Amino acid sequence: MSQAGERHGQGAAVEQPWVLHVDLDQFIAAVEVLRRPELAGRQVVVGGRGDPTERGVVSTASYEARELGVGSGMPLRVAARKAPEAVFLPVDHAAYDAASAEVMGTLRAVPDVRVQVLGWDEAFVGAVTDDPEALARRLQGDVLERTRLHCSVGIGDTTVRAKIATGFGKPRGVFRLTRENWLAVMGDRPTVDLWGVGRRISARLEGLGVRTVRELAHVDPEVLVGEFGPRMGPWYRQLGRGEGAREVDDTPWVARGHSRERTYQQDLTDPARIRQEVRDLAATVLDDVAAEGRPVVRVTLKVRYAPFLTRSYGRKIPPTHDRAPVTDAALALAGRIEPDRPVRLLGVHAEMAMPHGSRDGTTPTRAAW
DNA sequence: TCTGGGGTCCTAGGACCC
DNA sequence: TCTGGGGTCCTAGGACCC
Repeated sequence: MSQAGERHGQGAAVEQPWVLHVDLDQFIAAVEVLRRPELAGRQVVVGGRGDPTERGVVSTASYEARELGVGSGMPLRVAARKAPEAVFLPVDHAAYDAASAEVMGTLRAVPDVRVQVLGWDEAFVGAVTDDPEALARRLQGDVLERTRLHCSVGIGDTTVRAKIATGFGKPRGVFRLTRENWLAVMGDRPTVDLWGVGRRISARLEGLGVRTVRELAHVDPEVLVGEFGPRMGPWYRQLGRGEGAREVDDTPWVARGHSRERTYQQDLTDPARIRQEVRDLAATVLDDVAAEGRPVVRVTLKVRYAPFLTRSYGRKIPPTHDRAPVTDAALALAGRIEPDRPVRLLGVHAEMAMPHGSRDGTTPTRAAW
């Protein structure tokens, strides 16, 4: 039996560290179906306020709706055209927060694992085991039993490979992706299939003659540095090879900042109204910030002018725990909004000082995903 | 296709200083 | 005086993810 055969076969399994990536299947839609069983098997689209005639996009579509071409990020109006029979529901953050907390609690209850939460519906689970598939099935079983939600699990020797493996396991499956089968599975695929490579980067890569994952894995690093800079260049090459963190980082998350933004159903033109909206957004952001107990050091105002031109205006401020300087800064920035230009979206972002000893951007944190 | 909201991180360029 | 080079800080924008 070959070396790879031994590793993937029945025998000769040894204990070693593994990264498992747990990803809930159609999480948001599934949560909605759980509390409205009559929706099971139907086309369900969750997004915005649930009104497909409004400005808004799809958060999640059930598999039934996906078959008609409805997908995340699609404008609700377009989704309604593709799936006229679908049930449209508003996004209910509180419900997903609660379901997510149950899922993550279930994962953390498994002995001898580390859990790194990546979002509402996914997490890395790190463990030392001689049978990662068995652990994956156990995680799936525990989550299903406790939450009635199905998930898929990717198994990898790095976080990057585990994350990408999950897609091959969906729905409700398990898939293993390691150094041994990485290029066999991913080599001929386009770079956009990689986690962290989107439309824009894959287009720029194509401009360099790099179309597939295999080509990215073997491209001259200097070429990538020239195109993407000293950090991102090497990072993309690593991605092409499936390399990345081998450990799950379960240190508690520390938010860098908080923001609130809102797209208006009708563009704003009244300066007084705009100022009031900025005030309101700043107030909500400050509520989130207050819960952290850290000072605000920078305030940014985001403005999307009609039809869709986005600008941001920011300023550093002396570190403060008070609300007034933050609100004042936001209002001062609002003074830079171009008059007589209809405003489609406003957003306020507050950046906080990082606690001493925490990551400050000098470490390549992307590699730790 | 008429394009949300909440995040993170990186890069480029200008200002300023020595 | 027609003109350097490096470092740091700040700002705006871009890209990506869920």
